[in-house]
Amino acid sequence: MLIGEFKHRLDDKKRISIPSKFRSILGKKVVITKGLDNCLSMYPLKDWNKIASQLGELSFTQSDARNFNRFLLASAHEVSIDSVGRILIPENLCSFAKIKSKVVFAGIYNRVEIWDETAWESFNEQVSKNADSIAEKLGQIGAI
Amino acid sequence: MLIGEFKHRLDDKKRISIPSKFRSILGKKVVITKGLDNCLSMYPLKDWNKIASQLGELSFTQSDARNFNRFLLASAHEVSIDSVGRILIPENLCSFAKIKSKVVFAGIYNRVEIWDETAWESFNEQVSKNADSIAEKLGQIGAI
DNA sequence: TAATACAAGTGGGATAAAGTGGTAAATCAA
DNA sequence: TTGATTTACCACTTTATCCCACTTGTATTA
Repeated sequence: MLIGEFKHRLDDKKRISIPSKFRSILGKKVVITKGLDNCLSMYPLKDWNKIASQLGELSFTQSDARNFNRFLLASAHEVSIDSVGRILIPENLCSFAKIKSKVVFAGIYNRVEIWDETAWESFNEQVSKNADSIAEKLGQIGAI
Repeated sequence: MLIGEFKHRLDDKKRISIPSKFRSILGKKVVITKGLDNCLSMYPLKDWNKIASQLGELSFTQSDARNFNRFLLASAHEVSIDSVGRILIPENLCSFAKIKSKVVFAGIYNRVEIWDETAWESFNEQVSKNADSIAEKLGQIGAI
């Protein structure tokens, strides 16, 4: 299971080390794509294939489905992890997530989220403030 | 699987490089045709026949189906990829998609969409605004 | 407690591949 | 046959990939 929070630094060549604890789970090839709230999501290749085949079956003639696929599939990149455990973050994803130098990896069960550090911190701050009301809502639906 | 977003430049002779990651999947010959939302669609030649027959089976009213098939099938061109991985974009398709110089290739599962850069960007902007509804659908198929 | 060893993270340079532009040859039409 | 247009080939530039070395942090042992 992918859990934990790790901070790494992006170098000039847009390379970044994958936290070593994630490497054995992720395998040699991963897929990165746009996530919600301006972060990036990273999946092991075999998990991604399952998601993508579901997306690929959505109707081509419906505009919602088309746009949905464009958002997720076109922005997805298959990247391989190099000999020292790094990946290259594609340019368009880097700018989408507003990633500068310091980056946060957050393991979330079956995927890893990649955040710009400042975005991560301000997002966390927001969530902390609303933690009580979020907990209440979760309780209402029987989640916790 | 065809995924990812790549930016290339059309030269004076209307030639353009296919992203190298797509070449092995596309093969030596591809079919380009008009896509929806003013882009072009490119398919591997071997997949095209299947797609064309699916289009023929669309359950529209008769005249709508005729017009849709005229739109997609009549404008289809078979083009071959040259020794350095380039294709020639036919003139009528080039003007249909309002392609000037900078071009975006978007891999979308079983096809590649070809967009003029500015059109792609303004379209993407629109889609990003609807991120919430996209998120809901993602939840439905268990992607996040 | 200090020294050493190992593992993880970071940075830079060399090599290979991809992208782009141009010229020569071939084909077609007038 | 000549001119124009298309196709194939060649060469240069830029970008990406791979490999090696250094630094930092943590853990283990004397």
